[in-house]
Amino acid sequence: MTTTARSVTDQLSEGLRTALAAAGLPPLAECVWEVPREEAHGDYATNAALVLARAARRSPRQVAESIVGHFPALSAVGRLDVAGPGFINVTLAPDWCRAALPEILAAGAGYGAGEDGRGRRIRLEFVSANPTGPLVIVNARAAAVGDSLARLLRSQGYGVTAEYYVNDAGNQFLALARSFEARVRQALGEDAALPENGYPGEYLIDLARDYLKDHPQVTRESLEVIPAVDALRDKSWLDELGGWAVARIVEGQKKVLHDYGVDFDVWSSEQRDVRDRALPEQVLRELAARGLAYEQDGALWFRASQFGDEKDRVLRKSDGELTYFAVDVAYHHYRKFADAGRVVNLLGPDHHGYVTRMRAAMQALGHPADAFDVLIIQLVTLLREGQPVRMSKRRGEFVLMEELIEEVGRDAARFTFLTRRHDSPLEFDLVVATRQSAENPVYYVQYAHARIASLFKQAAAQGIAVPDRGSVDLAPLALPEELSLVKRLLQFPNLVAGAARALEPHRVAYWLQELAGQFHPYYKVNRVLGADRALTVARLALCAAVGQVVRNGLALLGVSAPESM
RNA sequence: GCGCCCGUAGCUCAGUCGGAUAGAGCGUCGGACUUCGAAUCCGAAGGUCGCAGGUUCGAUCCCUGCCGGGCGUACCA
Repeated sequence: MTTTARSVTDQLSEGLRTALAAAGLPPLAECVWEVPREEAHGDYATNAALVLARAARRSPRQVAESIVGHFPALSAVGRLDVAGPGFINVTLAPDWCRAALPEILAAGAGYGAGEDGRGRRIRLEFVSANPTGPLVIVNARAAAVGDSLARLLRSQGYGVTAEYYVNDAGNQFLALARSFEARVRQALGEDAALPENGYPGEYLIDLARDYLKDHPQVTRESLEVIPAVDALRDKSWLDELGGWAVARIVEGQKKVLHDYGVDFDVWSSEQRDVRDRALPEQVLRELAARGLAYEQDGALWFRASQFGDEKDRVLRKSDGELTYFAVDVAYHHYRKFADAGRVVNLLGPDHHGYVTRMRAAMQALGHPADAFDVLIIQLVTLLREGQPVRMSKRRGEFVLMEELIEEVGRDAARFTFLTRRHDSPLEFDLVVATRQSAENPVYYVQYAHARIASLFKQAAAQGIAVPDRGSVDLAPLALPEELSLVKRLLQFPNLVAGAARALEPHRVAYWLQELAGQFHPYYKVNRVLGADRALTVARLALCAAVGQVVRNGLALLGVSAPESM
């Protein structure tokens, strides 16, 4: 891994600690280095003096002067200034910055990787839509965020299990099975009505036709022996029907996600992986053994209120059925935490009331509070020309994820979702996104990459060989824009590490726009392939590094980096 | 009623752990292609950071109240 590039702030922090000790100032719990908004304020700034002023009983500026006076000489540091109320501004040494360029090129696809997660495992569940129909827009958002998170975390050394959990049991499954049965009967010419709370989507009609094609033995006559009343009929009939429908629907979901660039490590099943293994019963006993479950009104309750929830929660209903909560607790405890020390779930906003009780249960079972995280993926409001598109699974009206991919494209869709915080609701205008596709931010970033790729083709065509990166003389990179581009590239590892730590992939998307926004004007004004061979080679090295970082950043978002567009 | 999230430019959204003169894209207006890709670039206009207090060297950020929007508040999943 690179030595200079990765550790700019590490080096500065070390220098700061040394300076504090030498100046007889109290140590800092944490050294904070931020990139100032104003370029005139240097490349990195710390508020250390402002923080320490009170304890030191001196003015912030005096403290800052003292720190600067004792700051060790570092090759990375060009200048130290005390500014404003007592900030210490660091300007990096140009030679040191330029020297980082070959290191970025040498690191290649690994530039931006980190070690934060080394030896740690994370179980990351996302999308997990009910297997009652095709995926829709909000699932595309969750898929973009979840998949990017997985990539980010892996880049920092975490072992990530990306999981899709299929709720193929319980009430929704029954509703689907009954709806499907009605569609099958209709396909056979029966006058069967959809059940109440059924799923009216047209996809079940098509699916019913397919089912009959695969099962010629199922006829109107063969169904006559099956009673219409649930209680009287063999449960296995509905299980068989529902199971078949779920398998087909899940298959379809898997395909759409794959086309979107999202592939899961694990497709788990509520029925197969939890219920069939009797894990819920086991966790009920476990909770009872810990004195955290009790019977009341014929139901079994979990003492959630002992762990910060506002009330106790039902695990087993008085009719003997398990709640969804009980099944989920069992699954998290016995399966997810067996695989990883940390569990992160991406859920819809309708589940935010669920988070507290789930965390309560995890704590009750001995998992640390911070080992369990839920990210709420907010809703997507879909518009066409500013008009809301009604989406209702109930009524069978919605815009499908595959329609979104078809209409705006996979890269544009993913990038758009990743330029918003995941917990902020977003409006997505299909028409506008399509019409403005050429001005979409994703193309701005991709274009930078394509331009650089094209530049190297051009260079090759002119017979300009790019010399070995170790031997490139970078001194010709003397323009302020060039130095400032290199400095931005140096921010990348810190940025990626921060985005991974905060579970916020949108930071990467924004940063890439800023990088492209710095590259395009530079490239427009300054010619790379020119008469001055030394300058040409140095600039080629710079462009190669920019291209590499754009590629690495887009890879973290799951967005392609095209050679041409 | 109680709890959580959200109110930032005309629109869609960033703003890191409380930092310096609050940003970007789109849209609007005005410019730039004989040269490595104009999916680009240069410039302009655009703000009571919902409102009112508080905390402190400093608040878009933290605290309290209010206004406005969304969601939750099941022996549903």
